[in-house]
Formats: sequence, C-alpha cells, structure tokens
Amino acid sequence: MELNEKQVHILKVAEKLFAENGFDGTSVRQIAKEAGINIAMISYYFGSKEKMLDALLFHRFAGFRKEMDKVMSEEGGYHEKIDHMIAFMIRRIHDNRRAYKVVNFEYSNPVRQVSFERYISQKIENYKLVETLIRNGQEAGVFASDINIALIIPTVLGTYFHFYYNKKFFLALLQISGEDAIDDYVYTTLTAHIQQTVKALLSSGSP
Amino acid sequence: MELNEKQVHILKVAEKLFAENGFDGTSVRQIAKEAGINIAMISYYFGSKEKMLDALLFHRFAGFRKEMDKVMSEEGGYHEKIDHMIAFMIRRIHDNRRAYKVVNFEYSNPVRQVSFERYISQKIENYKLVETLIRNGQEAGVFASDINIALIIPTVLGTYFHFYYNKKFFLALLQISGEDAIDDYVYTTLTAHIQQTVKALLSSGSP
DNA sequence: TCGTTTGAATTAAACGTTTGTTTAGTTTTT
DNA sequence: AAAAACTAAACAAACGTTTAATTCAAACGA
Repeated sequence: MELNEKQVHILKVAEKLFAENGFDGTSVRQIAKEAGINIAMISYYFGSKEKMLDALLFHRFAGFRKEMDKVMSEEGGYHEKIDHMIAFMIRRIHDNRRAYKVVNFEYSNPVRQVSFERYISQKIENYKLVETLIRNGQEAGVFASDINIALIIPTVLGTYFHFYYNKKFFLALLQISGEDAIDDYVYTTLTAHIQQTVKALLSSGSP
Repeated sequence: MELNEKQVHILKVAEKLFAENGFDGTSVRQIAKEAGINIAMISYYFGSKEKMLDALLFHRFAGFRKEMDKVMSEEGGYHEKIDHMIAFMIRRIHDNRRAYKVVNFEYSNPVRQVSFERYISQKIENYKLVETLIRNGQEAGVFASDINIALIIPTVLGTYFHFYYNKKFFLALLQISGEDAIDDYVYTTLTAHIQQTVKALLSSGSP
C-alpha cells in the first residue's frame, strides 16, 4: 500500500485525534476540518473510517524488525546490550506513542474490525529477541536464572506507558513542562530508570 | 451520594461496556439492554451518560486510603513492607481493573467533563506512602540511595497494566486460559515478578 | 380492611443532533 | 479527452435526552 503526501498528512491528523479522543470519540468531520480537506476524501482515499485506522497502524508498525536487529547486533557486553535494547524500545515507542495508545485501547474492543497482525507479530519478534539475549546472558553466568522473561517486556513498556498515560500527574509531580522537556526526560531519566531496574533484576538472584 | 441496588447494577454493566468498547463506543441503549432497564432510567438515576461515568468513578475510587494505611501498618522489615504494599496495590487494581482502564483512556480526553479528583488524590496519597517507606529504608541503610522514587509506581502499576491491556497476547504466550487461571497468575506469578523487580532495584546500588 | 392519595419508578415514543457514507456534479491534472 | 482529485449536498441510521403517560408500592383516613 503506497501512501501519497496527502494521505500521510490525513493519517497524521487522525492519529493525533484518535490518541486524544479515542477512535469513537473522533468524527470524520473533525479529522477533515483539522486536515483541511473535504469529508468525502476519507472514503475516497481509505474506503472508510475504520479502514483508515487499518492503514494508520500498517503504516506505523512497519520496519520495526530491521531497526531492532541493527541495535541488537551492536558491540558490547550483556549489560550494554540490555541498555541499547531498552533505549531503542523506549525511543521507538515514544516516537509512535499515539499509535500505540490507539492500539492499546482498541485492541480489546470486540466491535473493531481492524487488523492488529503487524502489532502482534512485532510483539512476538520483540519477545524472541529479548528471550534470546537473556538466555545467552544466563548461560554466560552474567544474569540470574530465576527470572520470568515473559514479564520483562511488561515491566519495560508498562513503565513508559503508565508514565505517558498519567503524564499530567507525573509532570506536575516532577515539575516538568513543555514538549521538549518531556522528550528529554523520557530519553534520559525515564530510560535510565528502566535500564537500572531491569539490570538490577537480571543481576539479583543466583546466576 | 447514596446508591441503591439498581443503580449499582447499572454501573456494573456500564463499567464492563466502557472498559471493553470505550465510553464513546458504548451507547446508553446498549447499557440499558444489557442491564434490563429502560433507556430513560439512565437520565432518571444519574442525570446523563457522562454524569453516570462520574458516579462510577466516585463509587469505585472510594475507601482506598483506609485500606492502604492498614496494609502499611502491618509488622515486618522493609522488604516485607515492600512485598505487602505491592501485593495490595496489584490486588486493588486488578479488582477495579475496568474502572482503571476507563480512567487511563478518558483522563487525557479534553472533551470529557468528568471529575478525576478522587483518582488523582488517590495517586498522590499512594505516592506519599511509597516515598516515605523508601526514604525510611534508605535512612536505615537497607535500600540503595540512587533511586528515582517517583518512577517506582509506574514500574509497579505499568507492569500490571501492560500485561492486562495485552492479555490476549500474554495469555497465548504463557498458555493460560479461563478467568480463574488469569486471576491466579496475577496474584501469584505476576505479583511475585513485580516484587522481585522492585526489591532488586532497591537493593542494587550503594546504600 | 377498605378505597384513596401520593410520589417514586418505569415505559414507549418522539425530539433534535450528529454520525459515517454516498451521490452527482465540478475542477484539476495528465 | 480521459482520469484523478475534489466538493456540497443529501442519506439513513444511531446518538443522548426529554416528554407525557402509566404502573407500582407505601401511607393514610375512615
């Protein structure tokens, strides 16, 4: 599916509104108005509102594997590899945070006729890479053995998402404001906290 | 605000539908049908659909502080206190998971005219208790000092929520099915993982 | 114990809006 | 001249809410 410039623009506007107000809380008239187009263009370009969401997710969740492989092949010990992996995951998710929010919310909606295939296969690939890295570290005697590997990803991504979904609360608590300051906090302090947490867990018990 | 039996029943049905399909994705006709009542009863009892959400959140987020205080006053060392606190938080949130899901997604919606006061004040109280416990542990030389306390709660709750929001995925990965088995996994394995993670973090660096 | 009164509970139907989508026609590009 | 892009208007369906009428249960005076 090839997208022209105008289609990408419409999807960008729709993504923002979907993340803010939800899919059902956003009307095609709202999207059209904000994107500066006629309502009929949504059906014209995407077929329907729901197929537009499909196109959005397809567009956003492409190319994950290639990037991840590149990061995982970087030089360094097991602890460095964990750091690189977490930093990459947080960056990738923060960049696509709106699309992820829509998925998190709509994934459980039984009415939604949308393909979450790309999202799921991305999760599976992601998990396999994490599993391999940790198992190798365990065999090398660097990581503890009594670790629930499947729950590492919820810890990494969950920490980010909970922070992001409650950002109104945490930004007030931490006295942060402004988009740039938020991005900076995520890429430095929040990422460091997650790296520290996971490494502490992996280094805790008996090897 | 006193709620009679029928009102509680309606709220329970509404909560389930809101969590599954979203607030905007659920119609009052759907709620009325599933609850076995006439549509007009929603306006009659609550004033409007949005005020019904207000009543739901007010109803669900009451009594948190008292329970939490009770748990925190239990005997035990710092590690035991951390265990008790995390077990309580996970149980409390899993019990009210639907209401929390609604809040997580509606909290950022600028159109929603709902009071999140109770939710916020609960978060603040929760944070203060955690902060006090960890600072005491640090002064006693039990916990590491280079900890970002504000980000502990995102790690605890985020791990749970990410698991819950993607339960379709994780249940397939872990080969779990059935409501009871899920509850059991949450209360045992998932809780243990989070306890292990936080204790590893708190015991990691220099005291 | 009776019929009557009263206020709350409940109902079907209608209200005006808003929804996503389509149509038929016009403009722009190739 | 053909194809693609775009528009205003209309469509039926669904939305949350209100109305006016009815049922119900408890309270009351005789």
